[in-house]
Amino acid sequence: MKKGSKAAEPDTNGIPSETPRTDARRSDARRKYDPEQTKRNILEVATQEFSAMGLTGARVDAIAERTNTTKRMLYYYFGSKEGLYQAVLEKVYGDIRALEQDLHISELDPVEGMRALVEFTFDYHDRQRDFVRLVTIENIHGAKYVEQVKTFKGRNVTVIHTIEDLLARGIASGQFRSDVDAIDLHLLISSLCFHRVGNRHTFGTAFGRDPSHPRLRARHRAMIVDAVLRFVRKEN
Amino acid sequence: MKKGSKAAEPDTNGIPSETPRTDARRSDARRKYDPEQTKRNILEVATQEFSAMGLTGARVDAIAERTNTTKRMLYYYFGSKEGLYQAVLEKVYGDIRALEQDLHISELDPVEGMRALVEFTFDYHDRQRDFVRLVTIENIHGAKYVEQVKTFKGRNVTVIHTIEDLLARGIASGQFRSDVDAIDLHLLISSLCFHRVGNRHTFGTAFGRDPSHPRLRARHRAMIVDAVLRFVRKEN
Amino acid sequence: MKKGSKAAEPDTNGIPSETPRTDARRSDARRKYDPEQTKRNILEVATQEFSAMGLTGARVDAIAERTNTTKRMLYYYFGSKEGLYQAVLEKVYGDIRALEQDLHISELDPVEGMRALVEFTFDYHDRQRDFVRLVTIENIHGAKYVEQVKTFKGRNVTVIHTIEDLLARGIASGQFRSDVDAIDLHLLISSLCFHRVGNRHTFGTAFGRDPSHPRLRARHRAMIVDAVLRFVRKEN
Amino acid sequence: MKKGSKAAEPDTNGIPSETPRTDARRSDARRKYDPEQTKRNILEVATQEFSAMGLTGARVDAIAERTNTTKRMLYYYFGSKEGLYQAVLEKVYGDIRALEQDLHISELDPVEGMRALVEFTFDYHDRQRDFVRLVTIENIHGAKYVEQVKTFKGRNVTVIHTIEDLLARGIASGQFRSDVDAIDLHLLISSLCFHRVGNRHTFGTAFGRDPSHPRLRARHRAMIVDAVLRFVRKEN
DNA sequence: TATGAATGAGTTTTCATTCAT
DNA sequence: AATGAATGAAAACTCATTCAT
Repeated sequence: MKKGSKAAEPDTNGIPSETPRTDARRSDARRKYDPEQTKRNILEVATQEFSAMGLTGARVDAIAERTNTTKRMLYYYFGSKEGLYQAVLEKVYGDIRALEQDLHISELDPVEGMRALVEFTFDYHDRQRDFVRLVTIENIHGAKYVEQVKTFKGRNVTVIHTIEDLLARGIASGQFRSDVDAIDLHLLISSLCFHRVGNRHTFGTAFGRDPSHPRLRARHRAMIVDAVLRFVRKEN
Repeated sequence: MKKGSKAAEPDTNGIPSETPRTDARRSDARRKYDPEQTKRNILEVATQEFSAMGLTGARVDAIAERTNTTKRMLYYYFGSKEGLYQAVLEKVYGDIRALEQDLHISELDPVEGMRALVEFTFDYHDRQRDFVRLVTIENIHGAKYVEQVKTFKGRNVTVIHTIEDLLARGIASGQFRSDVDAIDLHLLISSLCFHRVGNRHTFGTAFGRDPSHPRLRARHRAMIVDAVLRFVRKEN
Repeated sequence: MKKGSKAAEPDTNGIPSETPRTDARRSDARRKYDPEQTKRNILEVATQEFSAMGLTGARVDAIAERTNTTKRMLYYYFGSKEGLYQAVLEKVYGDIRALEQDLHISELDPVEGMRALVEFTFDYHDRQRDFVRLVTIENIHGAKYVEQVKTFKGRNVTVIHTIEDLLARGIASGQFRSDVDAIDLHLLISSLCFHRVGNRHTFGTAFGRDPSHPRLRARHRAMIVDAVLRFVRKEN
Repeated sequence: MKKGSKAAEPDTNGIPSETPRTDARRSDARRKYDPEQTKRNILEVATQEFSAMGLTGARVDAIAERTNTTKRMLYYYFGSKEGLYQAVLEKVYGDIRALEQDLHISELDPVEGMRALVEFTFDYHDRQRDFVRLVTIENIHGAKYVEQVKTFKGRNVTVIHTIEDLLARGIASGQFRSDVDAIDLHLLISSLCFHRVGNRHTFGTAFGRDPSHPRLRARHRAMIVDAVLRFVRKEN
């Protein structure tokens, strides 16, 4: 057995990362064997380990140790280290989806909507370091695991639609310039929000500034919103 | 997985390793004992392997195999896998320094200088993928190796000085706004230039666009210059 | 590399290596190449390293590093690690010989002679830790190297002769009992003098007493002399 | 040198390893999964290898080879070569403890008790060569491993108590002199019993006498008892 | 469903020794 | 006589994975 992709079960789509005690089977609190709980526990630990150490750097033993179960269960449920890694990717991308629903950007004025989008993107990256690190790690591996994550492409399409809508409405209202490509803009926003999180260690070492310090974070947030708005705004 | 040692280039993407074939063994090309050449050769190969596979993913054997010497020499000169990795970081950061000297930005008009700086930064990241990957890898390891690289901090100071000079002159000439922090601006520029290279795999997977395609590259380049100039320019 | 200089002196305990700086090339102080001096230097360093680390524990590189010459010379003069080890044994046993000549025990009264012998033996072991350790190390290797040391057997014969003479004179004078075997007595004396030096680390750990502390040393010295004299004396 | 793995017993001298064949797998002799048995097996083999070759001289592969399991298990249970070595020390010191309990010296007359103690000590060292060698080896390493063995200090305290009790009773009965320190006496006894075993190879080489020959052993035993009793006895 | 023991195939590192200059 | 570079063989240690219970 190598892949174990059949084992990488349709995971808990829609359950946020913090999944503290989503104790859905509240009927019997003392059940001895709870597969779902076991799996969730493994995934949680694995997310930390993979995002902290990378795919190659992560140790199956280390994950198992911090789990409530044993290494064997890890293989039982996820088939292999790679299978587990993929399940983690799947979970992490699923987590984002849930949050995005709450934005209702389409109801906002284009400029305000753009601001809201950037701020959301900023906040999301700022908080979800595991996500940022896992994307980084994926890129080191040529994105070959994320390709198999079903929720991946869908999510990105959604974002582009949101941006396209914003741009269209902004152009229509005369607030935005008309020569901006939605995907390029998404890349621009992502760049600004991603880099300061993903590369905060080298940044910190280079300049003696920790980008996650509250004061710096606030300033960066404002700067990025500012930069994006200046970029899309129609000059008069 | 069973990567084996043959691989090591999941990310070269057609473009050959940028490491210049520093063919400095001027005098006699076939000298058997040439420590400098030996070290250079090891470093060259190691740069590729580490940037392609990460620190943990890289295999000492794989490096040695593609070298003109044996694994033993690797330890003879660099002490350990980590020592070699660090030497690679040192070299890579050193390489940038050299290039930066040729810019003479201080002689240009602020706007043109800023444009030149951004274009240089863009081109550098676009070409030096090994550098980008190694920075990414360093961040996965919390920047703990780069911290020990002496040339590291110095280099960054230089960039900041350049930016400060540009900003000061731009403010003086009334072209730039006066509320921009040099380090923040550097972060902004870096973000834009770094992200599309470092995360091009997930980007490609998500949107079916390869950011390193010539046409896209040119557009990104123009966009980034545009974004930065809009950001620093004084609104009138 | 990496090993560096931390090694090879876990046991010097403040007392400097006893190897006398036999600086015998007094003829020409500035000769560039002085084989004898080089050899002596290597031997000195090797004595420390071997006695500190054992035959297997000693590192050829470590010896070479602390030498004025290079590793190559070590092989040039001594052929191999084992050859060097044997040369060290030879030197150390040679050193003893010289000292023993000064005792003139045969001129002393039997009891005083015995006391002098024991005290000499005690002092010698107490000071010549390298010697004690090397004997210990030899025993771990089944004494197979010392067997080839020419000076070895000779030295022991001398000691036995001394003891036989003492015993004979003591018996004749009615001071010593007549049923003591010289070799056995030598073993007894050696045991008492050797053990507290050779095993002082475990002793120190076990009882929190360092047997090389001056006060303890003096008491041990007296005790051992006492024990030996009580053992050989004729009871009346 | 090239010792390889076949050797590992240059010092057994005819006498089989004293490690008792603790055949404790009572119930089922062929159980495949028996961690205790596995550990015991590894420890047994390791004791021989370490005592025969020293810590640095011992080869993990050599140990594994003579084991019923693989090298991997050795690391599974003992973590490292040093960890295994330490476990061996622990076991060996533990073994002594057990035996010492059977003596009941406190029930004997002081002189007889002293004789019994010396004879026990003699016999123990004479038989437990592995123990003697391991102590020797520990001293080469500055006792730094035994320091971490919990059972170590305790054991020594017990011996001292026994001796103190003997001395006190002997003084009270007028049989022993009153100026003997218990720890010093222990050192004296140990010296006599340890040296002829630990250094028997150099002794044999020097004098052509093997101290472990039955006849010589008996004579040594008597001599040592005699020497100790003469030392502690009150002169009248 | 769950578990601790077991493992083979790597992977890094070390070491005594020799070579070219 | 002297040197620094080079090396093959072996040694310690690690890892993802599977087995027996």
